[in-house]
Amino acid sequence: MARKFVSEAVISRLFIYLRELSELTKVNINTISSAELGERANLNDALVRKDLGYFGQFGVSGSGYNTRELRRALEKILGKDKIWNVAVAGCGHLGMALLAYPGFKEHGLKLVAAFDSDPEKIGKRIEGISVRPIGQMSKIIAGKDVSIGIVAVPQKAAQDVAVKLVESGIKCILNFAPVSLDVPDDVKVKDVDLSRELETLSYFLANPR
Amino acid sequence: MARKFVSEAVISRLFIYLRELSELTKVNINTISSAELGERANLNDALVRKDLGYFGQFGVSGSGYNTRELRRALEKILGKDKIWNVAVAGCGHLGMALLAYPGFKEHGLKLVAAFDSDPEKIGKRIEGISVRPIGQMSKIIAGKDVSIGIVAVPQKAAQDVAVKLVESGIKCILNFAPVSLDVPDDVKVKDVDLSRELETLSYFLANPR
DNA sequence: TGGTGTGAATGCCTTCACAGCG
DNA sequence: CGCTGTGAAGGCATTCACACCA
Repeated sequence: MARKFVSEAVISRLFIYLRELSELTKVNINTISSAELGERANLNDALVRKDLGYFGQFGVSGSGYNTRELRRALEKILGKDKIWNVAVAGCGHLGMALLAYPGFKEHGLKLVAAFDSDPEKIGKRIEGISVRPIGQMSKIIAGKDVSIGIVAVPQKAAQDVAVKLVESGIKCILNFAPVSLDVPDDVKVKDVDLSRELETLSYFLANPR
Repeated sequence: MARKFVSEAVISRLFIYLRELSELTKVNINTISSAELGERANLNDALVRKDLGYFGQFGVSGSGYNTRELRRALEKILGKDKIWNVAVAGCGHLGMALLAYPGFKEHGLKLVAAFDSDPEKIGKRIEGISVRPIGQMSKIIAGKDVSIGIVAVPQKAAQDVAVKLVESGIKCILNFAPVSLDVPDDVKVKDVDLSRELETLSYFLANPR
């Protein structure tokens, strides 16, 4: 599995394949060709083979891929065979929405801590997790083996919170604040910029067709 | 302004330029070169010129771009000189977070209607807007000149809601449900797939570096 | 001279096409 | 024979490089 650089686009397609494979194994289909898998995912068959090729040789000439084997392999590659602990910084409307989001559990993520700076909110229980002061974040996180930090605080506070998350040893941040966070190279930040999405929409309205 | 196909990447960079230009005009800087603008945006100078070139010739050889003029031009191109009405379908945690999101106003978007199927929620007022039954959506939207519909309902209900939005004449949908909506070609759908983002994160955890 | 506008070069990603294997 | 794995071709976006303009 000596592998070269794999682009993010490839990874996100692997998740699509995995979703299809899960369905296939559910209905006891044991084998699938790249062409069929591609059709289900709306992707070119060669692309399917190339994507999988980055991680190994899973196919059998003349028959295709074993759905169960490939599914297991992808789950491993994609980290779906583990559960990752998550902490949320910021319990405003967005933070609350995230805490209540059922998708976390479905994707192998477990919310274990929530933080806010507002004394009004501290101590409250949300979805079984009690809100703690953001100043104690590092200490609390350190004892809980947290892998992912979510930044759901206002823009101004975002960089400070990011620094604290990094100090706590977190290597993976999902950032909802519309700023590009300045973090060390070994920390992966994934931005979800709602502003940008909204803005792009207004372009399409102003320039129909 | 006879223009060829402009990719979404270009559009999203135009918004970055616009942001910078707004700051520049605020501090009374009247002229900027593509190199300086590029530096502020972390982009190559030639790329800045190419992007602008899709929409006209705004620059002056030897001196650069007039910040005020360029800002006005971009605002027009990007639809920022207008206000667009928005309706939200689904008033769960996510819908509520959206209703409370200050970024809407900042981006020239105005929330004018909210819908839910839960009788418990109907009639409640959220951020000055009262929640209406989702069955009446078409009728209510029709009278309000709504340009953007936001889908913030569970996956299962998403396609139905999308159909209703389209029936109401909406041409622009921001979709938070993890399904690809099936809509006519003249309707623009922008997907925000939180599941995908979360999944990608778990890949980075499973494959550090 | 300083900086635009743009054809040519580069680089990345996707698709084509086919040798080779079961 | 069907289908994989992969080198080669194609397409698209970015960067380079420079003719031309104020």
